[in-house]
This record gives sequence, structure tokens and C-alpha cells, in this order.
Amino acid sequence: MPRQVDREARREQILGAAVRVFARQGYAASRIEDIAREAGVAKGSVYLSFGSREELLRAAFDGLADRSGALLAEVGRHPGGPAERLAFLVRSAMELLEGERDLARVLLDVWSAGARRPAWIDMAGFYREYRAVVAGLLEERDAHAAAPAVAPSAHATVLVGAIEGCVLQWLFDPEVELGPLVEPLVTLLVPPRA
Amino acid sequence: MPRQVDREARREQILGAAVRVFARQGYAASRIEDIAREAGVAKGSVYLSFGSREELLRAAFDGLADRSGALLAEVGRHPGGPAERLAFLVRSAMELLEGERDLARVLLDVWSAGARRPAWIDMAGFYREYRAVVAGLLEERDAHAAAPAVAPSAHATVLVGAIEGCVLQWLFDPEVELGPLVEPLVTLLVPPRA
Amino acid sequence: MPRQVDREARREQILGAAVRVFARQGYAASRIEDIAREAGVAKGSVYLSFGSREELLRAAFDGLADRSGALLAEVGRHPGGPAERLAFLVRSAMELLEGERDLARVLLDVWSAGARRPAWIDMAGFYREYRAVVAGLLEERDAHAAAPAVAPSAHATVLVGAIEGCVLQWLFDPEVELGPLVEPLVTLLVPPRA
Amino acid sequence: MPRQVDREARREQILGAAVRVFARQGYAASRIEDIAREAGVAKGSVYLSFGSREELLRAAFDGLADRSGALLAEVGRHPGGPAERLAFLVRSAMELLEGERDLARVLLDVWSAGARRPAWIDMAGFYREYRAVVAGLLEERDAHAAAPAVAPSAHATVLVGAIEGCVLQWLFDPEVELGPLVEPLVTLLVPPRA
DNA sequence: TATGAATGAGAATTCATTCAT
DNA sequence: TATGAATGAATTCTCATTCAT
Repeated sequence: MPRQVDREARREQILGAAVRVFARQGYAASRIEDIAREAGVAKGSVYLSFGSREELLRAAFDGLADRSGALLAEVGRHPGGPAERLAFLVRSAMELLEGERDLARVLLDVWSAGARRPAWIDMAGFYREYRAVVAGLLEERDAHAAAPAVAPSAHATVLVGAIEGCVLQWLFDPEVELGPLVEPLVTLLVPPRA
Repeated sequence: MPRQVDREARREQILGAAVRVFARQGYAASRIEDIAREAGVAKGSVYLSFGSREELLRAAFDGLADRSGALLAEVGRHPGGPAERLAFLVRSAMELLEGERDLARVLLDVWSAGARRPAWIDMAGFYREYRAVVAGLLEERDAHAAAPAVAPSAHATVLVGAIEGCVLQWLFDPEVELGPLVEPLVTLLVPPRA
Repeated sequence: MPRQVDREARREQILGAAVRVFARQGYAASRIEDIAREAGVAKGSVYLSFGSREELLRAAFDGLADRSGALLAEVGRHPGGPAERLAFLVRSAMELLEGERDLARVLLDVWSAGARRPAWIDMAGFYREYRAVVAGLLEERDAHAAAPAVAPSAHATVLVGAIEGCVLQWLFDPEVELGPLVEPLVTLLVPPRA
Repeated sequence: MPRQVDREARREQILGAAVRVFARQGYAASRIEDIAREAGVAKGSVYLSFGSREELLRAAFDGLADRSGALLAEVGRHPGGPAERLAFLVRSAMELLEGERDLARVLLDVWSAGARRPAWIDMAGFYREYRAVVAGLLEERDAHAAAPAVAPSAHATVLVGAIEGCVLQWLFDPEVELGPLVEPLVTLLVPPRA
């Protein structure tokens, strides 16, 4: 079924172009025509793959969310104790974002748009999932130890927040690199025992 | 004599309305007319105080930046050692944002806009300033101790990032409260000694 | 009655400012505020003397029309034969316009506006009057001579047109001077006998 | 394939409509929507052919200028002596304008706009060109005769001005016809010898 | 499917005019 | 009378989306 393949390939081609354009100009300033040009297709053809401009932003986020989900699943399969798994999560997430700077940049727009329209992009759910996994691992780690100084759920929020906050600074400031922040993050927020 | 009004008061009235509207609808979806209605003035009157819609966003951010600057200055005057000052900084920043949810929400739009137009809103500089203060305090704290496991500059980035990341989740998720995150943040990222 | 004098003086002050601004920027680009500033009064004060922006343009033209009318009357009282009187008319008209470059410039706008709204400014009547006087003098001159090669009415149109056309070029082109065109106009279009 | 249309034809269709609307209402009072309606297209479609309302005025003038240039070129190729060529120029110019009353009417607006923004529409250059050709022919005519009573350059200004001035009156006054003015113009201002 | 011309709703901004002081 | 803040109608231009080819 070549049709099927073509359709999918065309979709990816356009979505990739959209991500680049969104990253460069911001969603608000990105015209359908810009995306079409970047993708090397005609304006009208964008609508053969995506129903609206907004759907492109959504699809871009979905791509990141899918990879995020995969990452979370991988964490579950990762060998080692909870601390190792947590460290793996942090390192993987940072690596993913560092390798997808454009996608990370689009996050800014998704934040802006997603925060006011919970039904459209469920940012709350997205971060809740992360927090749940992190909190689970923290609880597991502390199961046989004394109660930690910080509740797992709060700790999870801080850890997830720190990742996003580092990404934020990396996106703003060319002087900030993401790679060198990975181990500090692990050291500071994923200590072997609380 | 023309209708008597305090130009500054009128400006604040409109800026306040703009912040509410931006917070509610997002900058992109906020029409000048919405802001005028919220402020109880006519569309054209907005332009007596602000030159453009964009200027309103900028002014909103400037308001936050000013208070941020004041906060940073206050940190410098705060009594106690570097660790206490750091804790004070974290607590004050969180408190400031928690008390200004609308303004915090506008941050989402400013991030989106500021990342693309560095000259317009210097987000890089904004966070650099924070990092510099934090890093300075960390160095001071460690001056007489062994070298810390994490370099002050990276630590600063993580701390500043964690604050913003917690705010982010708070803005997205009604279940996340900011207040209860303050002490965890301090405990995890501002330990008495490294 | 000082009030009476004041009102009139204020009116002149504003009208003069309006003429300067219209001449400089064109009527279309002249804001009431520009005129007020040029006159050194507040925007609202303009409306104490003139009912609308348009009325200012009209008044500017009326000023020129009045002086034109006076000129035409003076022609009637001028000593000498019809040829001398014609030459006097040409010289006076050119002199008038040369001395009132701003007013002449405003003519451009009046042409533009007046041509489509005959009821508003009766440009047709304005030029008809001129033609009538000129044609009358030409007829008088030729009363005792052979029929002229060109009918007085056509001759009048050409003469009046030539004056305006010279003014037009003078307004466009800094290289064109009006003074040196006066005698050529007389020589070419007001010959002693046809 | 997109809707099939000849881009050039569409451009002409819209420009034609614009000229009619400008002629009827004046440039200042002509809305893009009026032009679109007159052309039978949607508002936005005007912008597919012209970048702005102003560009329409410019294009209208350019059309006249092109035909004017062609006319001047034709004068150069016209058989006969300088006097015949001059007469041909006058007759052709009048004929051109008489046949394009709408375009001539738009001239009023162009005068108004062109005088204030020399860089935009170079009216000075436009008339200079005419004067140069006329002056050249006058010099040629007088080459073997006694010095003329009026310098060729002044004579040229008067002749060119007379044409424009007659057009002006024709545009204002329904009683004035352009055709009957052609021969008077030639007789008065293009005599066989000075 | 692919194209890009056509559409028209929509939005920011301007500015003549009004009117409270 | 003088002022200038306030108003809101009006207008240009943009751009997502549609659809004839």
C-alpha cells in the first residue's frame, strides 16, 4: 500500500517543516505559507495532511509527548534500583530535549496556548504523568529507609520542574548549555538516599 | 480644563485590565477591545496610555521584572549567612509569584515572545541576573568548606530552573499548589552546606 | 468690541497655521492636531473657530478666492485699453500666487477635492468668472478690428489655463520660477492685436 | 491546478476599476472595498495584484506616463518640420487626455500627492521631459530665424502649462470641451514662426 | 492529489469630533 | 473660552481556509 506510506511520509515532511518554522518564528508569527515553503509544497497541500494550523502545533507536541511516553516506559524497563532508574529518567529526558532543540522551542508556544485551553492540550496530565513516575520511584527508594525530609510528591514536582526550568534557560540563553546540567541535576535531586 | 484624570492612575488601570485579560485568554487571543472593555474604557483610550498591544505585554513584564529586581536587592540586604539569604530569595520569589498569579500566567506568553526576539524582552539577561546572585551566594557559602559536588553556576541554574519549573506546573495544574513547594525547594536545593 | 476682534484674530491665526500645514503635508495627511500645534493652541480650540477640518480647507480656498475677486475688480478699474488691462490681470494673478506659495499649494488639494464635489467648492464657477472677464476684454479689444483667429472664449480658456499650468509646474519643480514666466505669458497670449 | 486566470489580465481588470473609482470619488475617498466591488472581486484579491492602495494610484499614473512617453517618442518620428511636430504633439496630448477622462481625473489626485512626495511620483521629471521636447522643437524652428521674442524654455513651460490648464478647466466644468480647444492652442502657442 | 488564486472575517490602529472641567 | 482626554467609527491590510482546475 504505497498510498499509505506516501501519506505518512508527506505528513512527516510537513510536520518537520512546521516544527522548524515554529521554532524559528514562534507559532503566532508562523504562516501556513511559510510552512508550505519550508516543506517545499504548495499552501493548499498542507491541508491535505493537517486540518488546520493549530493541528500542526498539536501534532508537534504529540510527537514530543509520544517520545516522552516511550521514555517513561523505558524507565520502567530499566535495570537497577529506583535511584538508577531516576537518574536514567533525568538523563534521557535531557538528552531527548537537547537533541530536539526545535521541538523544545515549540514547547514554549504550547505552554502559552495549552495553559488556557486544558481540553486542547492536556499539559496538566502530561506533567502529572511524569510526577507520578518520579514520585513512585522515590517512594520505592525510600521504602526501607527513614521517612525522607521531603515528601515524594513535592520532590517529584521539584525534579520535573528543574528539568523544564533548565530547558527554559537553555532556550533563552546561548551561554547556557544543557549537557553540563545533567549531572548536577542528578547529583542535586537524585541523591542515592534522601 | 480637560476631563481631570491622573495619567498614571489611568495607565495602571489599563495595564491591570490587560494583565487580567492576558492571563485569562493568552496574549495571542487578547484583543485590544477585550482589554478596553475589561478596563471600562473605549478602545481608543488604550492608545492614550500605550502605543500598541505589544507595549502592554512588555509593560506587564516590566512590572514583574521591577519587583524581581527589588526582590534581588532585598536579598542583598537580608541579614544572615548566604544560606539564609538564599532561602529568603527562594521564599520571596515563590511568594511574589503566588501572589500574582495573573502576572505569572503572562510569563508564559512572555517566554514565548521573548525567546524569539531577544532584543525586545531580554529574558536571557533576566535569568542571568538571578543566576549570578544565586551563584554568588553559593560561592560565599562554600568559601570555607570543601569544594562542592556541584559547581555554583550549575547549581544556580538548577535552582532558578526549579523555581520556574514549579511555577509552570502550578500554572497548568489546579492540583499543584505553590505554597507547599517552597520548603521542599529550600530543603532540596539550599542545603546548609553542600 | 474686543471679543469681535479677538475671534477674528484667532480665526486668522488658525487658518494661517492650517494653510502652512496643508501646504507642507497635503490636506489628506494634515491632522487637526498638527494644525493646532502649528497655531499654538489646543486641538479642541480649533473647533471654536472652524466647524470641521474640511471647513479649514474651504476657508483657505475662500481666502484665495476673495483676493482673486478683488483682483478681478481691480482689473475693471484699471486705466488703459483692454490689452493693458489683460496684461495687468495676468501680472497681478501671477504675482498674487507667487507671493502666496502655500496658498497656491493648497490649490492642489482643492482641485483634487473640488472637482468631485461641485456643490462644495465651485471650481467651475471660479474659473468661469476668470474666463468671462478675459473673454470680455478680448472682445473689447477686437471690437474694431478684424475677427480674431481664435474665438475670445477659447482664447480666454487657454490664457487662464496657461496661468494655472505654469503655477502647477512651479509647484512641482524647484527649477521652475514663476516670475520669469510672467512676461512670456503676456507676450504669447496677450498680443496687442490678435 | 489553481483557478486559471491570467495574472496580467486580472491586474488590468483591477487597475481599470480603480481608475474608475478614483475618478468618481477621488483617491482620498476611495476605499479598497469600493475598488474591489467595482472590479467584481473580493477585497483581499486586490492585494494579490497590488501591494497597497497607494500602489494603485501609482500604477494608474504610470499607465498615463507610459502612454505619454510613447507619444513623445512618436513626436520624434513624426514627419514634417518642427512646427508640424509641435502641433502634432499638442493635438496628440489633448486627444490622449480627452479619450481618457478618468485617467485625466486621477491626475488631480496625483498632482496633490506627487507634489508632496517627489520621490514617490516624479512629477517634476514628468513635466521636464515634456518641456525639453517642446523647447527643442522651438529652438529647431527658430534656428534660421531671428531670435524669438520669448525664450524657448519659457515658451515651452507656457505651452505645457496651457495644455494642463485647459485639461484642468475641462475636468471642472461640464461646459468646457477639450476638443474645441485644440486648434486655439495650436494657433496661439505654435505659430509657424515666432 | 496538488495547486495557488480567491475569499472575507477579523484586528490593530488612527483621528475627527465631542465635552467635562 | 480653552483644554486635551475620551470616544468609536472607519479603514487598511493580513492570512487561514476553501475550492476550481
